[in-house]
Amino acid sequence: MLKSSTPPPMPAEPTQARRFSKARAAQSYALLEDYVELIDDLLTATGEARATDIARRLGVSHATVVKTIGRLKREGLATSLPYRGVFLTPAGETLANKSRARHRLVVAVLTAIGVPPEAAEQDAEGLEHHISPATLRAFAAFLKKQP
Amino acid sequence: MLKSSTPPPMPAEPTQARRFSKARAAQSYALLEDYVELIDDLLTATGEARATDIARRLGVSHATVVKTIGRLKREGLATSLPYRGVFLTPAGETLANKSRARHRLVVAVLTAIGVPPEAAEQDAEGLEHHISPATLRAFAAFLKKQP
DNA sequence: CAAAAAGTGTAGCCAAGGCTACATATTGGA
DNA sequence: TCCAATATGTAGCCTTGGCTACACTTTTTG
Repeated sequence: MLKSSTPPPMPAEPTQARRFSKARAAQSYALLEDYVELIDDLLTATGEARATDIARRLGVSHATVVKTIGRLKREGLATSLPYRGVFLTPAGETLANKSRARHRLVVAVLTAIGVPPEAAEQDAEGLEHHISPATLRAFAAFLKKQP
Repeated sequence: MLKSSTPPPMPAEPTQARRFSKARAAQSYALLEDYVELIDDLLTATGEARATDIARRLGVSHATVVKTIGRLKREGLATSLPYRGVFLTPAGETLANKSRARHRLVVAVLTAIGVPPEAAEQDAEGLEHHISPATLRAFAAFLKKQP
C-alpha cells in the first residue's frame, strides 16, 4: 500500500461522489432543455423552427444545431422532416414548459434577492439546469411570502 | 430564401447567443474548480492529494482523474511528480479559496431562502459555477441584512 | 526480502458538443 | 422559368470527460 501513514483521511464519502454525479448528469440534459425551450419559442412566435434560426439565436453553427436536433429526436423530444424544420413531441413540449417556468422562477428569485436584472438573466441561463424540485418549491414559497 | 413568409421573427438577438456562450464557457471551467477545491481539501486534511483519493471522492475512475490533472497542469493550476501526488500552484490555491467561499455563500443563501440543507448542498454543487461576481455581491448583501 | 497489494501511468475506446468545408434542396425574384 | 441566394444535410476533425484494460512503481506484509 502506498504510504498510508496518515489515518484513513475521510470516510470514503460517497456523498460527494453522488452530488458530483448528479451535477454532471444535470449538465448533460441542460442543452436539450435550452433547445426545446427555444424551439417552442420559435414555434409559438413564427409557426416554425428552422435550424438556421436556432443557430443564430444560440450563436452556434448550423451544423452543430443539426447534430443536436438529431439527439433531441433520439431522446424522443422532437421530430423533423428534411428541409421542413423541427417540431416538439408532447414530451418535448412538456419539457419546454417546465424549463420556461423554472427559468422565470429563478430570475424572479434572484431579482427579489437584489441581483441586478441583467446579471439575473445571465446567471439564470446557467443556474436553472441545476435546480432540484425541492429547491424549486422553496423558491416559489419564498416569492409568495416576499412580495 | 426558404419560406420567410412570416416577418423577421425576432431582432437577430445577439443577447441570447451571448448568454448562452457565457454559460457554456462557465461550464468548461466548472470541473477545474471542483478539482482544485477537492485537492486543497485533501492537502489540508492529510498533507497529500493522490489520484486515487480524488477518484474515490468524485466517483470517477483514476484514469479520468489522471487525465484531468494533466489539464490542471496545462492550465497552470497544479503540479505533480510521478507517483507523488498533486499540489496546487498559487493560482490553483487562489481559485480553490474563491471556489470554496462561493460555495459556502451559495449554500447559505439557499438555506436562508428556505431550501432544505441537503437540497441546498446538492444544488450548490451545480449552481456555484454559474454565479457571476455581481450576483455574488448581491448574495452577500442579502445575507447581511437577512440574519 | 520477496510476493502481494495498492497506487499510478498509458493507450485506446466512446459520446457530446463544438467547428469548417463541401454537397444538395428550396425558394424568391429577375 | 431558371438561377442565385439561402437553408439544410453530411463528413471529418477537435477537445472534454467519461470508461476499461494493461503495464509498471511503490508499499506492505508474510
